[in-house]
Amino acid sequence: MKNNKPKYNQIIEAAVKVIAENGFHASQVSKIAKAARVADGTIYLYFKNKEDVLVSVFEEKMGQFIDKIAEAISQKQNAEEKLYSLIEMHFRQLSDDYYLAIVTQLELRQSNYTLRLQINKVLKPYLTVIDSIIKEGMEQKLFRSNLNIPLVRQMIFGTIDEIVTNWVMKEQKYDLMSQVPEVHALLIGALSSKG
Amino acid sequence: MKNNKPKYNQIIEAAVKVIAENGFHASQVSKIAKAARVADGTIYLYFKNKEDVLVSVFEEKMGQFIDKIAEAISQKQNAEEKLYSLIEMHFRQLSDDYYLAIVTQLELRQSNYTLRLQINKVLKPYLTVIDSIIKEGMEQKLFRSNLNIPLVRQMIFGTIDEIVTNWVMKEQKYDLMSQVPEVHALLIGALSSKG
Amino acid sequence: MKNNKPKYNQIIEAAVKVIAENGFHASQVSKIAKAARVADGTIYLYFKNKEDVLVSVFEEKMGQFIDKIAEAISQKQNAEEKLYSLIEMHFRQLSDDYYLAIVTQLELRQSNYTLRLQINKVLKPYLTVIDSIIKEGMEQKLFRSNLNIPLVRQMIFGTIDEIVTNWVMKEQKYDLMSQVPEVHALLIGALSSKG
Amino acid sequence: MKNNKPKYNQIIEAAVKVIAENGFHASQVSKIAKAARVADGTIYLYFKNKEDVLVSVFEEKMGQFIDKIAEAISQKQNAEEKLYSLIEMHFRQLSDDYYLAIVTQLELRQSNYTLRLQINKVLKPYLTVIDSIIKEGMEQKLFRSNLNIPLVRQMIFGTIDEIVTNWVMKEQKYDLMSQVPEVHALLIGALSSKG
DNA sequence: TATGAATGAGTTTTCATTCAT
DNA sequence: CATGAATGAAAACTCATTCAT
Repeated sequence: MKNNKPKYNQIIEAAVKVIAENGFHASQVSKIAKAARVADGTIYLYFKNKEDVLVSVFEEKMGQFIDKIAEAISQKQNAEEKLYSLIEMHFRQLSDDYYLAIVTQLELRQSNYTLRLQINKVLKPYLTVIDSIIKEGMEQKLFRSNLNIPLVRQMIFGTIDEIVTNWVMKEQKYDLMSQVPEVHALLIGALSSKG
Repeated sequence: MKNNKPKYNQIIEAAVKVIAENGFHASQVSKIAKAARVADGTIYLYFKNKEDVLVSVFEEKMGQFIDKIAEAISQKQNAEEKLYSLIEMHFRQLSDDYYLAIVTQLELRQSNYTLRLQINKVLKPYLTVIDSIIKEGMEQKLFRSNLNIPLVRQMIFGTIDEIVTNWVMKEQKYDLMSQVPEVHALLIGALSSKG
Repeated sequence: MKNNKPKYNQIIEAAVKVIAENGFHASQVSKIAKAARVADGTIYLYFKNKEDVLVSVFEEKMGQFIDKIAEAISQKQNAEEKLYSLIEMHFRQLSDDYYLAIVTQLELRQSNYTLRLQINKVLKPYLTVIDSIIKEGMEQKLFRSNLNIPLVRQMIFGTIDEIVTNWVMKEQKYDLMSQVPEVHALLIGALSSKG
Repeated sequence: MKNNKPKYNQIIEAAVKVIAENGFHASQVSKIAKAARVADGTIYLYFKNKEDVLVSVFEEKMGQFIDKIAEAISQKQNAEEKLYSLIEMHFRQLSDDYYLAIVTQLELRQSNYTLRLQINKVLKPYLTVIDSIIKEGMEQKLFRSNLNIPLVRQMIFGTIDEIVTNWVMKEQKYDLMSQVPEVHALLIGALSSKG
C-alpha cells in the first residue's frame, strides 16, 4: 500500500543514494528531501521520523532481496543446490547494486541499537530461509543429522556477510561472483554428511 | 609507556563501562570523565580528542585480547588444536567480560568510517593469527592444500563474530562456551583434508 | 536582497545593541538571538556563522554611514567645504547613534585579524572618498599641489577617528559636534596652499 | 623593582614574541611560559593574571618607548624641532622593533575594555609629552595661540598612530622613516602661526 | 497534500588558574 | 621559589521536527 505512492518510493531511492554517497551520519533529512525533490516536511507525511525512513529503506530493499533469493531457491531440487543458489543470489544482487552494497554492509550498521533491532526483524525471513535449507539438507541426508541449526545458520550468514563486507571495504576491487563456488564448497564441507 | 599513567587506564576503563551501559551515541566525554572520576579537561591531557579515546579503548582491549589468544595458541601443537584454542579464547574472553562484549560487538560498530578504519588496523594482527593457523594446517596436511586463505579467514572470523554478536544481542541468555566444540567441528569440517 | 528579509535586519539591529551593551567578547550568539526574538538556529539561516553576523553589522551600518557622507559631500562645491561636510557628517552620525559609536570605535576593534581585514575592505570606499577630496583640493589649488595622498588620507582619517574614539571613551560626556569647526580648521591648515 | 628579577623580564620578552608570532587570541599562558622556559605556574608568581602580563608588556615597552622620546626631545630647542623629534623617534623605535610594532599596533588592540583602559593609563605620559610640546609652541609663538590642546593632541597622536598602523598592516613593505619630514610638515602646517 | 521557515536542545573542546609537591 | 597535572566553566553550531500557509 505504502508503495503505491510515488513520493514514497522517490524518498526511499533518494535515501539509498544519499546514504551511499555521503555516509550514514552525513545523511540529513534535508539532504534526502532535496535528492527526492520534495520538501523536508513532505518526508513526514510518508514516514514517522528519520529512523522510519532508514528502516523502510532496509525493509523495501531487503524485502526484494530476500524474495529474489527465495524464488531462485524454490527452483532447486536439493539443499546443496539451494545453498549454492543462496550464496550466488546474495552476492549477485549486491554485486549488481553498488549503492545497496555500501548502504547495507557499511552505513546502516552505524545505526543505534533500536534501529539495529528493527533491521534484525527485517532479516528474520532471510534467516528462516537459511534454516529451512539446513533442515532440508538434514532430511535429505546430504548434511549431517545432528547439526545445531541456529549455530549453522550463524556460520552461513556470518561467512557470507563477512565476505561481502570485505569486498565492499576493499572498494569492490575484485570480482565477488567468482568466489561463489569456493564459499559454497567450504560451507558444504562444514555441513556434509560425507565428512 | 602510556599505560603507566594511572589516569590513562582509569579513563579507558570508564569509557568501556559508560559505552556498554549507555550506548555509543550516548557516551559523552563528560559522562566518561565523571565515571573516571576526573575532570572533563583531564581527558584531553591523555587523549587528543574523543575519537582517540574510543580508538584507544579498542587498541588496549583488543591488544590484550589478541595477545592472550596468541599465547594460548603458541602452546598447541597442530592447526586443529590451535583453531580450537582460538575459538575458545575468543569466546571465553568476551564471555568473561560483559562490558567488553557489548562494546566490541555492538557499540563500536556504530562508529564512523574513520574510526572503523582504525579499528580494522587494530584487528589486523588477529587476522594474521588466523592466517597463520590456516597455513600451518595446510602444511601439516590437516587442511586441504588448495584453500583460499583470505576467504577461509573471512569464514572463520565471520562465523565466530556472528555467533558472538548473536549471543550478545540475545542478552547473553545462553552459555557461549558450550558452543565451542560444535563451532570448531563445523569449521574443521570445512577445512579438513579428510572431507 | 538580503535586506528584504525582516529577520535579517532584526538580527543586525539586535547585534549592534547587544555588542554595545555587553561588549564584543560577551556577545554570544544566543544573546543576539534572544535580543532579536528569534531562535539561535535562525541566525544560521541568514548568516554563515558568528563572524558573518559581525561583518554584516559593519557592512550594513558603514554602508549607510558612507553613503550619507558621500551624498552630503556631493552637494558641496569645493574641497574645503567637502572636507567640512565629511567631518560634520562623520561626527553627526556617530553622535546621533550611541550604540553605533560604541560598536565601531571600541568593540569591533577587538576582532581578530580575519575580521579586521574584512572591516578594512568595507572601509575602503570611505578612504576613497577622502582621497578624492584631497585630489580635488589640489586641482582647485586650494590645497598644496605636492601632497602625498595616502599620507594625507591617513592624517585625516587618523585625526577624525582618534577624536571620535576619545569622545566615546570619555563616555560622550561632551559635545562632539561643537568640535567640527576646529578640526576642520586644523586639517585645512595642514593642507592649505596659503600656508 | 620588578625588573630586577630575571624571570620577570624573560616572561615579558617571551610574551612579546609569542603575541607577535601567534596573535593576541592564540597567545595562551602556557605558550608564553614555554617560550620563557618557565612553568605555567611560575608566571603567577610574577604576575597577578594573564591580563597583568599583557598590561606589563605594554608598561615596560611603552615606558622605554616614551623615555627615549622624552630624552630626545629634551635636547631640542623649540617646539617645531621637538615635534620632529617625537615623530622621528616614534617611527624609528617601531621601525626597529618588528615584534613591538605588531604587538602595539595590531594585537594589543584586540584586548577587552578593561585592558584598554589600563593601556590608556600607560599612554598618559606620552600624551602629556605631546601636550607640553603644543604649549611650548604656543608660548614660543611658533604655533597659533588659540589651539585647543586636547584636540590638537588627538590630531597629532591620531595621525602618527594611523600612519604606523597602516605601515604595519601593509606588512612594513615600505620605509616608514622616509615619511617623517612630510608628516612633520603636515602637522606643522596645521599648527603654525604663519598660516 | 505539500511546503520550508523556524525552532531549540545538546556536546566537544579550550585554557586561565590553582595547589600539592 | 618553581613546577605542571588537574580543574571545570563556557559557547558556537547542527539538524530532526513542527506547523502556518
